[in-house]
Amino acid sequence: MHKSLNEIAQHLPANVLAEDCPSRAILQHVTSRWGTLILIALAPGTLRFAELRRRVQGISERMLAQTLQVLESDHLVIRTAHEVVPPHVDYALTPLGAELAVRVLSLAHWIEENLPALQEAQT
Amino acid sequence: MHKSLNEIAQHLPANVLAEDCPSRAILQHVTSRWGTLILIALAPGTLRFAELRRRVQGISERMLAQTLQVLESDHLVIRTAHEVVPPHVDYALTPLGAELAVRVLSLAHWIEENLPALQEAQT
DNA sequence: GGAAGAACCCACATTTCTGTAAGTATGCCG
DNA sequence: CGGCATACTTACAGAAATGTGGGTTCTTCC
Repeated sequence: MHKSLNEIAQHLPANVLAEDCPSRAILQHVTSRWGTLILIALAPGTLRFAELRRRVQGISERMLAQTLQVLESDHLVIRTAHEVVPPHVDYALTPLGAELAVRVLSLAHWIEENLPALQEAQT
Repeated sequence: MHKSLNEIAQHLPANVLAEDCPSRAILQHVTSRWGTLILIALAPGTLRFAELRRRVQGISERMLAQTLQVLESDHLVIRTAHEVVPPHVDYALTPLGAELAVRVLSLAHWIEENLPALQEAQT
């Protein structure tokens, strides 16, 4: 019996340089303007919505809520709502998210440390 | 004598979570839709414009040229134009860019390898 | 009684990003 | 002479991302 295209695709290595590889979409989420910063802010531990908003300076409520939903759907962040009034919602990295965050932090820290070299005299 | 705000800022550690820290702008460049992919494509070595365009599937000439200029201004990529006709231009990572690319690749590879877990049954 | 607080959602306006199509220069090839 | 090739640039247009302001719910504090 022949294998379906899907079955074959399953075993092909993912490649972000390929236009239609699903990995590219996730890379996009992670490297989105606010996605990266949210991952970084959550790295040290669980935070509530308002606190997260304060850490990720400059983000609007709308973007925070929206980006969190995307990260949640990628299984990188977990949302825990406590049914009380006023609302109390916690956001944390999943184990998967934590692994990713390590890479993101490494990237961000490198930039922070090499900032002087990066912004040297632009002609 | 008192220190100017600038002098003080110079010694403050860079922080991407701070709204006006220049490191955030660079992070933005690197994590931009095409910036990341270009860095990845250049990691194995020097490429010409057209070849780069073929590797980064889906990018338009416009975006490739534009993004390359940004990365060049951040000292992450070097452009070498050979004055011949037809034009011949090479793009390569700078030593700085190569260091960054390591981090970017680590991020991308992790996503590629964990793709199955990331896209598991979305409710 | 009125205000404040939490974590949102929604409509609307605007800014920013991205793509498409066309144009530029110049020498070689047929 | 006409066309091709390379690496762009520019104008224009449509799509996508982002911000703003207002509303919601229920309870505690003054």
